[in-house]
Amino acid sequence: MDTKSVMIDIATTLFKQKGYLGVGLNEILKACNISKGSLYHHFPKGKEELIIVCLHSLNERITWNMGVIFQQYPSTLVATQVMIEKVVADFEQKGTITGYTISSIVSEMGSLSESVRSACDQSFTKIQEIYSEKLVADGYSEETAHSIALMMTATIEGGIMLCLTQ
Amino acid sequence: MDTKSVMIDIATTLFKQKGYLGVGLNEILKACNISKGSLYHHFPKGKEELIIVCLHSLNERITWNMGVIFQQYPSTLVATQVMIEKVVADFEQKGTITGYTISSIVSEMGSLSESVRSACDQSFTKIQEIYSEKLVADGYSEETAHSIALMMTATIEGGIMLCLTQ
DNA sequence: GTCTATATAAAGATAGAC
DNA sequence: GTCTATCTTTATATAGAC
Repeated sequence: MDTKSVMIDIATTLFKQKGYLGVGLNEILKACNISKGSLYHHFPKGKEELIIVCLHSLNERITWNMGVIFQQYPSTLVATQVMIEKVVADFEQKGTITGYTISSIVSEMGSLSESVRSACDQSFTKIQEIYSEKLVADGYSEETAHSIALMMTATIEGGIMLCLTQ
Repeated sequence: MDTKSVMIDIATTLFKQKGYLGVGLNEILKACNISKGSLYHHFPKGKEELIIVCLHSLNERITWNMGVIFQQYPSTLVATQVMIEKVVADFEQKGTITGYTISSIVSEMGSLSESVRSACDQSFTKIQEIYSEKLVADGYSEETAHSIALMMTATIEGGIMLCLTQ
């Protein structure tokens, strides 16, 4: 794997663990075993550019993971249960929630840069679309599906936050 | 109002808007119009001591606000609706969610100091207790009430996070 | 593309006068 | 109890050699 991809991978993990402000560039550099010059070569705009790339890559992974599950299982209920089981299994194995949420990154976002906020917003929207489509396939109306999807996203993200606090 | 109380009030608002790491001491000092020496006189251990005091004070306010509503209205459903209306009204008026949640502060907490994490944890526990008691009064069993209360907390905190992201 | 060395700004914290 | 001045550390970012 090339340097850039490694950096994105490791930085994403760190951002998820500690949030955007909670991780310093030096920490990322050390974890990747690369130098400052190299980072700024790949991400000329620095930390903000890096996290946006991380968020996009994470976004794709989440969408893909959830897509696989929601295609594979018959109903929204079952698919969601499977997903939550995977989140728990992931957490027990790796100590982080890796592939299904961005909530740990989002928290300081009210005041952060517009582009970061926007990247997070896109993620939530995509997640809701996945729920929503499956709910429509389950037989719910578009409108009801949309409401339930919003509710599910809120509950799951909020639940993850509670877990991380306890 | 004495200096210390003013500081707690203003700092709490700022922490809620930007999170723990998102607010610098200088910013708090400027907003309060006091000096660094004064802050360290009241909070010798600095920023961490300050936020813990803020969290405790906020905790009391949340508990009190919710307690009033949940005592006044007949069922959990109605009380919750009233509470959410108040959150919305608060937000439209002041641009911040002031008296009903700490979620905007909690986010970076996986890695932060143990005492801060613990203070947040206490807050969530109290909120759940308020829901739980009312649900028992509604006629639910202790166990069911506990589950619903957890679910409600997750949904509402997660929902607030989604709102702040959008 | 990667490195070292450096610049620069901001953070949290302390000392001591008043 | 409040102030100013200073210290120390850390942060992000840049310059230029290899």
